[in-house]
Amino acid sequence: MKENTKSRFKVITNPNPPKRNDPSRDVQLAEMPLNQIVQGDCVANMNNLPAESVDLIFADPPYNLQLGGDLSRPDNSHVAGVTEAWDQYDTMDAYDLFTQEWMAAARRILKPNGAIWVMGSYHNIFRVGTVLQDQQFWILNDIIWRKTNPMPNFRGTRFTNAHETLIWASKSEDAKPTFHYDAMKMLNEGVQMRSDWTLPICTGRERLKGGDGKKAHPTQKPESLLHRVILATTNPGDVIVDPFFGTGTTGAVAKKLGRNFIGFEREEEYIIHASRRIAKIEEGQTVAVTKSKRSEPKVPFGNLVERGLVKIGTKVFSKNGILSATVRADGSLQSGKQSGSIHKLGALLTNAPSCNGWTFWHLQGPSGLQPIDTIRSEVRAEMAEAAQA
Amino acid sequence: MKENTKSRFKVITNPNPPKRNDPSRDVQLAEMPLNQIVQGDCVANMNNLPAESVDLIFADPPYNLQLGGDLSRPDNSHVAGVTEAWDQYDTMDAYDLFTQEWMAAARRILKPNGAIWVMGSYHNIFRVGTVLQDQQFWILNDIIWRKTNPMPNFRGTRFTNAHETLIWASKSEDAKPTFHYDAMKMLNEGVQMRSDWTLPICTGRERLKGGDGKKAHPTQKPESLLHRVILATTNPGDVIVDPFFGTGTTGAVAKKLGRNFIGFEREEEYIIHASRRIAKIEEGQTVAVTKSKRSEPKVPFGNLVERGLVKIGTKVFSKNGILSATVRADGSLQSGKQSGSIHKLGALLTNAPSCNGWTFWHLQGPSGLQPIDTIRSEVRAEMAEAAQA
DNA sequence: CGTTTGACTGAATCTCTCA
DNA sequence: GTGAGAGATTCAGTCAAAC
Repeated sequence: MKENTKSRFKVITNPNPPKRNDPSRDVQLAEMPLNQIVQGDCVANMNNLPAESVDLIFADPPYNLQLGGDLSRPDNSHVAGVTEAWDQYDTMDAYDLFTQEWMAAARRILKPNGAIWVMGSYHNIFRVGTVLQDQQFWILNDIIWRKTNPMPNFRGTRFTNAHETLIWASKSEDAKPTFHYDAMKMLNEGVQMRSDWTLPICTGRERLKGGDGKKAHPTQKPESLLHRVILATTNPGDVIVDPFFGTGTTGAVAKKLGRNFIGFEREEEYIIHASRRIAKIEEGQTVAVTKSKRSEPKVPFGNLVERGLVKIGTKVFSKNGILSATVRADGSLQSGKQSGSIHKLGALLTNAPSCNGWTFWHLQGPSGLQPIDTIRSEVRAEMAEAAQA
Repeated sequence: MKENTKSRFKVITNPNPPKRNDPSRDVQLAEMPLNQIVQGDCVANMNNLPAESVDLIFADPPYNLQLGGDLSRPDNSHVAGVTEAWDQYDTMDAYDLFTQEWMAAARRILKPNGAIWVMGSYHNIFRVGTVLQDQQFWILNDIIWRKTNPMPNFRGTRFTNAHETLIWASKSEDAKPTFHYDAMKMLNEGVQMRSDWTLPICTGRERLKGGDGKKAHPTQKPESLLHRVILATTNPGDVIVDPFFGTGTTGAVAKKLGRNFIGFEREEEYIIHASRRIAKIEEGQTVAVTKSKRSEPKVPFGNLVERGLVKIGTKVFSKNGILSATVRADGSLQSGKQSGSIHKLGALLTNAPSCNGWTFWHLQGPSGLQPIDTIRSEVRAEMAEAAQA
């Protein structure tokens, strides 16, 4: 166990060195224990991080309330009532307080366009969701992890508890959180990803075992779950904080996908497992995913005209060939007395509020009508080639 | 419209006479508007019922959606959102207060061993769950209604909101709520019923329409959902109260299954629809259980990547080994500058109109190349096994 | 009469940039 | 901050009309 004495953090392990994708942030990042597991209370440790420095929080908080020491304030003062015999109401109160405190700390370190994931079961997820909303987080989706192989209900008194819930939220209503819609669509064989995810629980070789052959952590999450979370809502090089690191599934997947992580964990036993696990992983190189059209460089229609790819005076048609217009020198279209951009004229002629001219208008090709968007694709491909050279 | 002047309730309709399975309770039941729809606020009306007189509450309260501006589909058609006044709350505090009030009224009329169901979406369900717990209800399960045919996310900004949540709770931790475990197991082809229910939304002939052909109620629930709830958690002759009766799905299914209902509803228009609907039903009539064509999720190639069964960066080959591609994190393949799904890239590279990527692409195994489909088969077999366990 | 095609619809917190 | 304009975006299903 090496200790980083220069830092405010009690760093137990640093399985792999920091990665930086934005040199201008080096000063701030240098203060952060990137790709390290820090032992101790997550609230105190999050309070040691710079404000607005983190891209994503992934939290799988405990909800079995034999917490005892888990319930302490940032200043390590004891939360009243914890050691007393609780009735149900007091327990919930204490849990709410615990939730409010770690979530406020998480909120402070989150960038304005950052996002948070919190998972739980019906025991705690309603408290979690309520506190999120009360702290002005903006819920983007609730996600159902549908377990393919849940533990059956042995006593036949309930429905098989076959799922857990994750909440994905941004820091505010008008924030712009990262979401790789097209990568998710690709992951789901071409149809948009739904809010219910069918994935197996963590078993077999993936499940970490202690020396006694028993599971190292009672609630180790499957890497497939984190894969989807991290791929969908972060970019390579992003910083992901996991306040309840456990045996490090978040860190393992972050490393595989080329993201930075910071893990906070109280139990040394878990940290030992996690650091060993993460050290073994080879860092991912090929982490490219399907890009969205929005992320591609903008190519105005006029650009195609300038380049001579579409000649002035060419006729363009709607898909069924009924509507037509003429291309003008400035990249606008004219149809009778009406004219405008490819989008505006399309909307005008179809009496629609808006229209994507790229897919609306077609050129007469050798094999029938083809959307003008295909020409744009060629230009974009050319541009990408030129950028590489 | 006939009014029952003897009663404290302003009864708009009594589609069918009361049913009594326990003569000793006749006095109390006589005070209750059994199998009637009562117009007015549900809190005031519940307060008129005797304490501990009801076996089940089923509540589908307003969700407090807080919709923004207009939304249109990619084809520019307009999406009819829920803009009704009954779903408007000024603040979250106002919604919480509303929830506390109706739930306290519901709690009072519930028998000690009675149970409550409340449904909602991520907009309100966390508030609902928190209030339930705060009022000492004991959550038995949270149930996910997984919609086979949800409305897509038209702007590509989120995961498809493809489910709603129901909470099933008893009045106290030590209560003994009704649960027909074996009936549920039977309904699920001999396997324990899980906490996620895959059912279609209410469309087609089941969906009530107004004179203008438009939907009579913006959020009518499918009978199949209520069928499962009522069958699982009530006995014939039980009294079911629905405080937000709407167009009466609860009443319709209750009548079909030989249970008594009491419905509270403010909007006269909905009451007219509901009473007409329920009057038409003959008791014992079977519930419209619509089967969807594909209820079980597919196993996309991306799922194998998430689960680590195919590693990111792995090379896949055509059968003869001439063509190759690299697996990306989102389950797409890349070959040089070209990328796409297993099917699309196969078609692209062979210049074919289409291609079955599952049989086209192969992995290098110990005994030569094997199609990626063999891995999928293993996963499917695993899932089938888990479903039977 | 059977089949195909196209229009329509569902509890939705549904864009981004630049002037 | 606000408005205008460019530009991106949908799945499963029902039903009626057309073929």
